[in-house]
Amino acid sequence: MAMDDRKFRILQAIIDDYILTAVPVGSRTISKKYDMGLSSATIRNEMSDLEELGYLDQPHVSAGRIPSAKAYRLYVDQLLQSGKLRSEESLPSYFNGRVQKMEEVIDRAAQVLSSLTQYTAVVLSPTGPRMRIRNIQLVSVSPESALVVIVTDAGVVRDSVVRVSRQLDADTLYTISRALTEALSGCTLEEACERMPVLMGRMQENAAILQSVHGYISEARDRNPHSHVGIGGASNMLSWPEYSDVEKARGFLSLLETREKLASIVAQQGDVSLTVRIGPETGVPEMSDCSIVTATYSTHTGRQGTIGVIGPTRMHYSKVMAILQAMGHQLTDLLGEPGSPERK
Amino acid sequence: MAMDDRKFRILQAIIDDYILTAVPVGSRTISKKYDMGLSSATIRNEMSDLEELGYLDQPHVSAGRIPSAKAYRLYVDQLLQSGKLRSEESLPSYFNGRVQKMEEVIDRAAQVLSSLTQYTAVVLSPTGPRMRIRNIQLVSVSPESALVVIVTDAGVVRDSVVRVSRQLDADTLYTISRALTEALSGCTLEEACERMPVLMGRMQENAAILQSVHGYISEARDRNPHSHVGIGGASNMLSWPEYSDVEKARGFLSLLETREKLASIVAQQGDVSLTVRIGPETGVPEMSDCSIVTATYSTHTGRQGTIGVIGPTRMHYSKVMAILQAMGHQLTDLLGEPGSPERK
DNA sequence: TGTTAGCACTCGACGACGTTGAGTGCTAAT
DNA sequence: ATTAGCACTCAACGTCGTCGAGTGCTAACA
Repeated sequence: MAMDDRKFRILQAIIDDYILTAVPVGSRTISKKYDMGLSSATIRNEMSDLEELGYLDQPHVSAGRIPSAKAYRLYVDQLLQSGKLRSEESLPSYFNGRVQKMEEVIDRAAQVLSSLTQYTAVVLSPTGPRMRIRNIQLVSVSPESALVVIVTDAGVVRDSVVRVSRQLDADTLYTISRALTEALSGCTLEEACERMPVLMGRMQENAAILQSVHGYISEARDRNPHSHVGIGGASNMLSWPEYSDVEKARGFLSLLETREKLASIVAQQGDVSLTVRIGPETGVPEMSDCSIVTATYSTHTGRQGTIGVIGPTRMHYSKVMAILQAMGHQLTDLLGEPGSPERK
Repeated sequence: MAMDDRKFRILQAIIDDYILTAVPVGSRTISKKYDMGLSSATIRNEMSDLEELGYLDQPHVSAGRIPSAKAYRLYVDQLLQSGKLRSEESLPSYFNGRVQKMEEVIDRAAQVLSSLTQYTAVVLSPTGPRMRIRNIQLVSVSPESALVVIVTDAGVVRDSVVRVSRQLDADTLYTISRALTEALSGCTLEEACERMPVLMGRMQENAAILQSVHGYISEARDRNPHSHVGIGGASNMLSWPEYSDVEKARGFLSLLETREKLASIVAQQGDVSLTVRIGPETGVPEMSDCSIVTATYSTHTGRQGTIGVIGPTRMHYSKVMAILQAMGHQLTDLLGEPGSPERK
């Protein structure tokens, strides 16, 4: 027995209905609501076959059937192939013209995504190998303290206060800044770390402060690559019938709180522009009944970021996929050309 | 009929028990568990009086009693006066020696607070009038774009990419940066906004880019004063029996998501170092069965921040208050003297 | 006068039980 | 190959009686 076209159509109807209602769907529902010209008995036989093939599960003997992860996978693959997504549900622009701070863009994107989809959205800041130092500034803040600002082509990666000895006045700090910038501009963070000892030897009178700067650079280098993780619509998950049980919801919510872990889960592997991971495919046991849909966007410096939506496996895939794709493009347009959000 | 000492002791016992169990407490419980040398009948009479006085509520005729907001208020005021908190539950230091980025400190503080209290913690970044510009930098990122970095004594308030015309090479940008810094250093953001037009007149050849800078400064000025809001333990709230009803939890959670609103609710009014707002006192209808306990910390620039814990009115006040106070001090120690977290 | 024992009463929580209805699998007829 | 029919299963739901924690009231007591 194999998967024929009719079985597939029935499966599709079951999935559609289940996505809509979250209630196990029975043979009568299919034969009536989706007029396939078949009686419930026939559907019943087919459903029995589909169950044997692993596409359907039955919570109880006398309940309807529920699509399995395998069924969703088939469904999504079909969606991806059929090219229906190309319709590109054109979104209005959600970013007011002005260029904003990266973090604000990310938070806003997460917020928009969650409100469009009614699921939980996660947006990861762009990451990539090409982060090079542009400028290092020591700024006097008070007689005894200064601010270290390390700027890369991806923005400010570090700003921290250090204590300085009194003889370092504004001018001296400025001189040091210039020397640092000159020596390190264009370096990656790794290279900068390696060169620092040389610099420290050359400017021994300021070794203390260079030491601090060195520390900050190496910290920035070691830091989790996703400097910012935007989350939107965490509360949406409590509306899913799947999480009417508070204990389950708790597990999910606390996962959202550990942002590094979350980022590593959501982070896109491979370079596909649209990825769907269903249930067990997420690789996270706690999320075996969730799906993650992700898309990518890229910035003018060639770095890539990820936007994602997390929902129950019973997710409105086609809608979510279309929205993510559109949003990915919108972000790429926004960040791709600095200062000109409305391109073309 | 007035509040006498015995009534107060009974009330205290009821509150203690209710905080612990979240179950309406009856007269027998008090007379047995808390040996007051009184029979349940006597307690019953007293409880009836306490109810009449408005300190107790009765969910059902045949259930025990629950402390009212008024009761908690009395309880907390007594705690505050009795000076028991002075014991100062000395916390271990939760911040590893190194000076960290302000945002990291805030997030970590929220995380620590929530895990110590098992409630939800909110930490607001310091705010205050004394934010003065220290430095403005234009950093070349690519031939066509530059990064604007605005530094104040409170750290970087803005870093955004702007598009520049090609003739603005690194040196020119540098010259502009110097001029800007010279002209605006020491100004508040308001003052800077006012002076910009003059500068633009003086440097007409670079009016475009100055225009952008002007925009960013005024944006930073208008921005919500709490640039960063750290939240910890949001998932903890799902463990409170009060929120076993998912719908209620949803309301709370979505409140946590709108950080500006949250900040304005938590933000401390007045200059008391420890504040407790109980139920209706929070001023937020959605939080009529929550309490907010806040403390303050301050930085070396004299700016004040707020740390807070949100929990059910049935909160373990004494513990939470002691922890907040200790954490407030720890943060002040950490941020009070730049570069020397371990002072004394 | 304050305290306590006793008692009738209330009412939510809980388990037992029967009913209902959606859904299934199987069989026999078309 | 499809479908009508039928027996069967089982979660959901409402009803009902029991249980027990808790109350208020009264009368006795120190």
